[in-house]
Amino acid sequence: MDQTPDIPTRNELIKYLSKYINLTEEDTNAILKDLDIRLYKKGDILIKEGEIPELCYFVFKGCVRQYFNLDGEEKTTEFYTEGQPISVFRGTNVNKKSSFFLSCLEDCVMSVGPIVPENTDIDPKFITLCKTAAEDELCRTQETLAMYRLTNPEERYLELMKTKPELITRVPQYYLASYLGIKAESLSRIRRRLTKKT
Amino acid sequence: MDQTPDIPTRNELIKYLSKYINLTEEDTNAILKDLDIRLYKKGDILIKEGEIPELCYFVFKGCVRQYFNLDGEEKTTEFYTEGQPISVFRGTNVNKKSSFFLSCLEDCVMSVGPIVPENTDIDPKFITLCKTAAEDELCRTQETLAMYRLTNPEERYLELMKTKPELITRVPQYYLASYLGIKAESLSRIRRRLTKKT
DNA sequence: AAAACTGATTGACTTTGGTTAAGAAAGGAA
DNA sequence: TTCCTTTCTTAACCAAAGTCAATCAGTTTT
Repeated sequence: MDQTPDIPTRNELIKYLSKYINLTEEDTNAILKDLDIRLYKKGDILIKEGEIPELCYFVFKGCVRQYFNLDGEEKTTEFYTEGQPISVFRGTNVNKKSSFFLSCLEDCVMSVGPIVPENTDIDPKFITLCKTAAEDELCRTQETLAMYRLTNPEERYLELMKTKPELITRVPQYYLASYLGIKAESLSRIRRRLTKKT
Repeated sequence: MDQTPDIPTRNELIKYLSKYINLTEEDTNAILKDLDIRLYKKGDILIKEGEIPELCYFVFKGCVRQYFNLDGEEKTTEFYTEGQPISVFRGTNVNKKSSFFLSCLEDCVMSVGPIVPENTDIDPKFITLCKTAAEDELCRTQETLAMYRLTNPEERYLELMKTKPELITRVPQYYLASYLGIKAESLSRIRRRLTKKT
């Protein structure tokens, strides 16, 4: 969890932010100056089920896994990799506790920031950025959910091969399986079926 | 599509907005004064796949179905009912076209507003409202997606009975089926299985 | 009333996924 | 290297979902 002054890494965040808002030279410098970059070890846990989230993250390097503990079984529901923000929102009417775990699947480099509190005096430009980023993320999540309702596990695996092929080799298959909504044995069978088809 | 001055109906919108922001008396009056409330007929289509969304909606009365047309088959992915906003976001890096249809399952009363354009001079209070609402919606959608990865169709049907029981009687079952990620015949069997269990 | 249409159910059969249990393969640690 | 742990694969069996086709019930149309 040391502080590192890695310039090319930091530019990734600027690139991400630039998708959502026009940044002046000063903006960029201000952001980079105050950036809190931390190193995490494989296995480090960022938050546990039931804890109240205080931080949000941006992944520069590594992979973070989001999961639930259901009847003693870990159910993986998301992976966050390079260039992705981890938005640990506090739902407005929901209780403020996290409903899942976040843990590092690999050694990670991430920037860490406080969750923006309501009713604080913040640069309106930053609020607009958050609004756009949240809408963008919402749009993407809605489409993923729709895709889920429309496809079977095999189709979802093929989709994953197309959109995030690196995950397949990077992540243990039994984590991937619950991410695809199936058991590890079924994923193994799907993989065999597919190799036979070619 | 007439204009209607239905006061109790309008208060629903205020109630929704109040979840996200403190509204003064003036705010409330300003919002209610300019409200564009329209009536839609059963079967009316709000937007088609490929069209560029210009409006967003808030449902006062009725039910709107969101669906895709996949290989000639309609796949239902969402229902919007009383008190729900229909946020037709334009993803930032995605193309601006809608990827789905929206059509009225019943006669509907909705308020209609333009999608907020970027870089316009807008009350910062309103931006904050949008940010919070989007984050809240995102939080909810992420949890729905996680639930989807974790459960089988029967469990999802039971969950639906708990959370939105009115949908089950209100909506044709073959629409419900694809919403649950299965075929109409399978939903019918699940229902039979469940009645036998009791 | 008869015909047409829409939506739900059922049956027979196939395919796929869950379960349980046993091994095989790969990667680290001693 | 050997041992051990982690991860992946396979098999056998069962339950559930998909497919195709027929039927039924309830509406609406003519």
